[in-house]
Amino acid sequence: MPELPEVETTRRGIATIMPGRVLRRFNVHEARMRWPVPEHLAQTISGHVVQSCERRGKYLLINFRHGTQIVHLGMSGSLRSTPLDGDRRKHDHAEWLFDDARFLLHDPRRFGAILWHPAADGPVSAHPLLARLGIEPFDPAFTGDYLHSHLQGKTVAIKQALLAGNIVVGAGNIYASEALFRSGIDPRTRAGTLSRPRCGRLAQAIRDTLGDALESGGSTLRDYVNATGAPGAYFELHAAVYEKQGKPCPACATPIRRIVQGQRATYFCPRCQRR
DNA sequence: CTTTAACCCTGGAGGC
DNA sequence: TGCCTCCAGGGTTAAA
Repeated sequence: MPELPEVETTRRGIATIMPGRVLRRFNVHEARMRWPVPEHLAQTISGHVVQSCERRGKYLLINFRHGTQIVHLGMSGSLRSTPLDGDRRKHDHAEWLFDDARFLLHDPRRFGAILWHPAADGPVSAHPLLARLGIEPFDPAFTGDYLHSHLQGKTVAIKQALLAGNIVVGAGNIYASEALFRSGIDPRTRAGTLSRPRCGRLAQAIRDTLGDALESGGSTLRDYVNATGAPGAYFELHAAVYEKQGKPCPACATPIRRIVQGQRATYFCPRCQRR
């Protein structure tokens, strides 16, 4: 599933092509996504020049002078360049056509979204989906102090506090488990009880976990731009604990445990990770 | 405000 | 081989 590293790699991929080019045609082949794709979006943006491609959390932002296209990949989505004359496959729901490039949004489960925010409505950061997002994990302001102060008073488990996305974005279900393992924190720990030093280690672990994944995605970026066939789905995951229940902890060989928190699977080492 | 659960959807896995 | 059931998961939304 696309987590922040995959989304950022996707952003870098489209950012090498789209900005400065005229979007000759935007086609919607299946409007039933997380929310319906706006009916008039195709005519709203077809023929307009892409200004830039940004990212906020896991949202891709394709900027035009008159507004921003907000794209989310959900949990099964991908947005890739494809040959101009290639066939559309099942679940290719939208396509961006340029003179010399073509991009397809492929999303079997349709948890993704394509929305439009007119520039007249103000900055896209004020959009309801973006307004309450937490800090970016690679923002220098994301420190142990920041994390510590924003967790104060919270009784929810730290794993769920990370997933909520209103404190820090980008740590999805996979990387939340991995970052908590790296920092030696039991995922069930009440968020507000974490000490300042442990918050520092956790913030660093989140950056490292996401950074490592992003780095391993760098090699797929080249494939992305020239994609002629079907590139590998998502990044190869080098997980220490995710989906490793029963397997030995890489650090101490204690069997990894799987629990459910907020209807999501959590994996952790009961020996290395403490409350 | 906080917490919990339902929901959107399809492919894959497992049972029979 | 086929049919049925169950489950995963990001993230919004409604309900408690």
